[in-house]
Amino acid sequence: MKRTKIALLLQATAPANEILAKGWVRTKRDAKGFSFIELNDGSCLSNLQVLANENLPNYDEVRKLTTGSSVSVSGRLVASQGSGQKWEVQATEIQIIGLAPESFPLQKKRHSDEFLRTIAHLRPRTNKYSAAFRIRSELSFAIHQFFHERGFRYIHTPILTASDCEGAGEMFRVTTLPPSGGKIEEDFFGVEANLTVSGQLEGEMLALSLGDVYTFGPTFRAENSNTRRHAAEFWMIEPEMAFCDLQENMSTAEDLIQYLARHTMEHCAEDLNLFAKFVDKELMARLEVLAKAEFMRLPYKEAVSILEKSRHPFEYAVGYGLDLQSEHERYLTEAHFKKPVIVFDYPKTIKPFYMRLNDDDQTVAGMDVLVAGIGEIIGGSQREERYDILLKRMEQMGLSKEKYWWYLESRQYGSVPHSGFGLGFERLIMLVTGINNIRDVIPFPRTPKNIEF
RNA sequence: UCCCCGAUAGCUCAAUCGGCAGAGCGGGUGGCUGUUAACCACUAGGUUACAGGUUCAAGUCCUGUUCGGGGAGCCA
Repeated sequence: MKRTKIALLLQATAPANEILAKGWVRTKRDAKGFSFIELNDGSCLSNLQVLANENLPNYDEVRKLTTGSSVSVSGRLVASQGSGQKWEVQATEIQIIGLAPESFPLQKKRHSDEFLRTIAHLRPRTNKYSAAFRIRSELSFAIHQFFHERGFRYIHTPILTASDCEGAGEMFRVTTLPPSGGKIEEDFFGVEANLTVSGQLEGEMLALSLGDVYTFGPTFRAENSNTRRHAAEFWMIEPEMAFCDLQENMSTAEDLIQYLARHTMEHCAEDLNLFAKFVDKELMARLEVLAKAEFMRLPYKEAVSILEKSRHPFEYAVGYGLDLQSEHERYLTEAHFKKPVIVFDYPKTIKPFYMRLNDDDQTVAGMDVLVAGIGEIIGGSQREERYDILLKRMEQMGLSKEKYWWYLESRQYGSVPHSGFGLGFERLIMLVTGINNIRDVIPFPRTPKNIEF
């Protein structure tokens, strides 16, 4: 007999005489002559209540079942007499697949996130983490759906690379040389190679041929960042669009985030409800704002002006030409506008070489999308498509034009205005679940000094 | 990397002025005809992160180390 997933069983519209369910025991409650087993198979948040009666041939064994054990249950799906659930299974046979000893660390009580991180191999068996990872899966799908509906092509840019996307942070070296060292000429590629910090430069090449493209893949940053918003390995969505200016770029970013917020509310209601109840009381209100409210767009100059006029006692100075600090971003999105804010047209001195120079010769067409609680969730720009200006900017910033020859060449053969951005996938999941630490939205997080699992 | 805070039973925490190491949950045993973080009784469980120091006496005070958390920077 084929097993039915618990998500499906719980949606039943009529009783069933014979069903087969398999899963892990979340908890067991014993009474005289029978036991209740809460069975979970990860297909949904809810457990299936299994009634095990003493007339089961192996009831003695069933009675000894522990939290975490895996079982196979055959029986009848019937309306539950109890009040907590619509359906339950009256077991006719229970096979114990794997008995968990009493050392199984997950208990039927709340554990701290810090403790669960030390057992990352088992934490997906908890309600909160299984819900987070189901939402992660659903959002991955929704991202592909969003772009597919709009005629974007999904492309794969290299993980191993010799170029560094200027300004994107420290890189992990990739080498086959022994730890004791050796000559770079003898290394696998014969030149210094690294893990990618962004697929943008390669993505631009595909946009300048396929039109609208996006990548969705892992990204690596060797920054020694110890914060709840940074990981050394994370997933990033990077659309790149030909014949697209900064305003259209911002619209795509806004559409994408709103689409994903709505998709989560529509398709992950049960899991979302757990976060709204236990993790972040304001989650649903925030998602409503996110899904509906038009994002506030304002030039960097105006953002600075608002901050200067606010008379808010900031710890760091506010002024034209200075980068916005976390506290400034938080003020704009959490206190002043109370919705997502897109800041654009930054001074060229604080942004990388590839951002398009504006007519004022002082600012570049870059933009950051800022959201409450997380800060920067998207960073993007219209790219500099004019060969002479791009070359000049690279020279000013001390970049080798030999190394970027292919990037420059794309501006010599039919160059067109184009734009793109990077969306941090883990930060997105933090945004829609209310989980406040990036280590808890990716199954096996990599952060400084943490790569055990 | 910098600043602040923390580490006590398997987990979550308590321990007053430096004076006998505690509770709940979880585990084990027994009980209970429908439970819902079930309930009731009994029970086992400790190198107080590690290494030094001060003291008659250190979980508690001091120094160092390790690990963890929050904030900052870098960014997504």
